Amino acid sequence: MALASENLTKNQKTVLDILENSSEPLKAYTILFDIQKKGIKSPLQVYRALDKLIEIGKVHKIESRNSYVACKHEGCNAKTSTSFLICENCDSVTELTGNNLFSYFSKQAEKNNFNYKKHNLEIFGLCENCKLKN
Amino acid sequence: MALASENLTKNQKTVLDILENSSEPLKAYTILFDIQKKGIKSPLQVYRALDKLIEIGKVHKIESRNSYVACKHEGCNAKTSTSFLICENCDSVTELTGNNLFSYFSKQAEKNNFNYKKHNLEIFGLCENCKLKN
DNA sequence: ATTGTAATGTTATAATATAACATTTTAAGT
DNA sequence: ACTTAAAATGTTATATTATAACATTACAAT
Repeated sequence: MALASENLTKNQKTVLDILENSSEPLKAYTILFDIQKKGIKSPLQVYRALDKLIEIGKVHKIESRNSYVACKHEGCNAKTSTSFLICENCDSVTELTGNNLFSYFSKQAEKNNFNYKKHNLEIFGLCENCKLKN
Repeated sequence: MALASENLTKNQKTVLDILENSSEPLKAYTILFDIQKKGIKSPLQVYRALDKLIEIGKVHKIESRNSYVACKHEGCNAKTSTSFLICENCDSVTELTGNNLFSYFSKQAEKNNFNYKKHNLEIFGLCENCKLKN
């Protein structure tokens, strides 16, 4: 069985490629404008590729910004839960990994008799680079 | 000095009122349709009221759902950072409080040389009621 | 009273995302 | 190889969410 990333279709590869080569998250219509020369003509083609890439964990959505970012972790298992550090100055994004977040949130949820399934965490502030400059 | 909530204008009060009487988060256009009889005719009037209510901490936005929820905590200081438990079955929302989240996230950020400013956390799962039913 | 800030009302439009449907490609079993 | 069912595609239209621009009004602080 091949890796999911090897089974990508043309549109999916095109969208993933532009996300992987971006230093910050991209919006769907930014992606669309950037790849129209590659045969993608409608928003739906972009959204469908994004949906699939999100489903297999190669791309995550930054909800608060309606943006999409390629996952840099090999075999990322954050297909549902995601945790990000988002720089308010340069818009760069770092993904937090590790299961301690999962167990921490499970406990927080339990306190409220809530059954944890998944989460989305967005931490805003200044990244290392921008901290030094400002 | 009066409470911020006592200084609300007519539109702001109208929007806050409908949110406070809802058992789940509402979307901006749902609010608009529900209060057109009260003199609010355009989306912008709703969004402006929401912006102000969010600014003073009476309302929070659920980013992943483009919805808005009234804050139930007196003098809520979550003007910027928010943490929610969101039931995937009934869409009810519970806001997490307490500063332990803040300190926990600060530490997580520090590990990545990131300067924490604020956060948005959305935990999805089943609330107590729905847990029992399913 | 004056005056500056905030809020309002209104029209138009931008930005984000999905519906519907006909067609083509792909992968898996036989 | 052929069949076939699932997935992906292409295309047009439209739904949903949010803001721009600008003229006017309310109102609190000097």
